[in-house]
Amino acid sequence: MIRRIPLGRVATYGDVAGRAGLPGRARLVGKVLGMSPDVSSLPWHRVVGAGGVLSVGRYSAHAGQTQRMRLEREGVRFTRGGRVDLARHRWGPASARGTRAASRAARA
DNA sequence: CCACTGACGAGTG
DNA sequence: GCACTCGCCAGTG
Repeated sequence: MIRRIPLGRVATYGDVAGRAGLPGRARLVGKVLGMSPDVSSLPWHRVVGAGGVLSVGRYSAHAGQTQRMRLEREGVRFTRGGRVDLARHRWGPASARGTRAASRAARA
């Protein structure tokens, strides 16, 4: 599922779990990522915590910087608090910008 | 079996 | 925003 996240878009741990058919198991996603021996083969930086938080810091302070750097390079916007602007970049229904429906969905 | 631990999430004060 | 609590569940000792 993580490999399917488009460039410039992000998904929360919960989103990934849900799309993988395991709703409510966000923790498992993080756990698997942390244990995966070959994480370099997938866009792990596009996976963020609920609300757009970059929770990778706990795993590795260095990884936290790498994640933000890669996301910014893909054109992802951040809020003042250093969180991803999910309204614009979240992978899903609310990610289709420009339409009224999308704006409404983004607010909801 | 029990206790503890997470790259988590939602709710409350 | 911060500090907690509770729910979650596979893995570990």
